[in-house]
Amino acid sequence: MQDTSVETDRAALICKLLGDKTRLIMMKILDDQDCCVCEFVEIFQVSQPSISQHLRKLRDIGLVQEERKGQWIFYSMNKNSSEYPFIQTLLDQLPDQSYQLKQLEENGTRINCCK
Amino acid sequence: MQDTSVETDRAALICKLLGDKTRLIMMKILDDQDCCVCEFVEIFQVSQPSISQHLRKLRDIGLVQEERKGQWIFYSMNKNSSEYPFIQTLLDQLPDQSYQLKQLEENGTRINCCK
DNA sequence: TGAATATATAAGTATATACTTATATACTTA
DNA sequence: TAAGTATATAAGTATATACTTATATATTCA
Repeated sequence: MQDTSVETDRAALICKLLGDKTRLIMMKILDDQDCCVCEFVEIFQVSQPSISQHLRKLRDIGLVQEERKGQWIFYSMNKNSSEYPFIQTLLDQLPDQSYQLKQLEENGTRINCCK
Repeated sequence: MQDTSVETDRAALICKLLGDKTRLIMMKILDDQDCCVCEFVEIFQVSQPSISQHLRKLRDIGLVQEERKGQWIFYSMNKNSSEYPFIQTLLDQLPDQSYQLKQLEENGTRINCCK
């Protein structure tokens, strides 16, 4: 009867987190490719701690995961999460954000971490 | 290229509103059937103004609409909204809430408005 | 090892949110 | 028309949120 993909409590929590434009775009970007903290700082033009705090919230509820690569920490979508299908159908309906990273490449602002 | 169903700003706003458990369940109920304010008060066991305030927020961004029927005001899902498909795919993945109104019927607490 | 770079955490602050109680408004019915 | 019922709005308050700056931690590389 219930071909439900996510619990109500969790859905509310996820929606609340995605209810911030910065985090929503972060998730849309991460659904496409991994990204490091400094890139998000460039994209959103906001302080580095602010970016870290957003990422921490997404990580705390298991939506993304971090992986250190040398000096940098890359974040990626946790596609193994049981809630990923829920998130994916949501993100699928949003405008593409791949231009954000493309733009960094053109600027040469993506140089540091992603050569 | 972008078979997008909703703008990013609007999606964030909608997610923020659905990021509250009360409103999320309200929307799930309304996706199934219309409901009046006093029923929500019964269901959520919270003050009547609190319910009105939640409904106002949902109405202000066009997700639901109200219709007075005598003494009562019924709220319904605005299925004509261009954002309804977005909301629907989201709600479709949530556990059924139809038991909430069924329970009121069994209690006899649905008597007032819905005879 | 020391300087530079990337990230996280701590602490402070302004604003937003969700509730409450009190009150106003609208409708119904005796 | 007066009393009762349903809903909305106003005002107050406690808590949550998103940002900032300052600082700590981890890594790289000369």
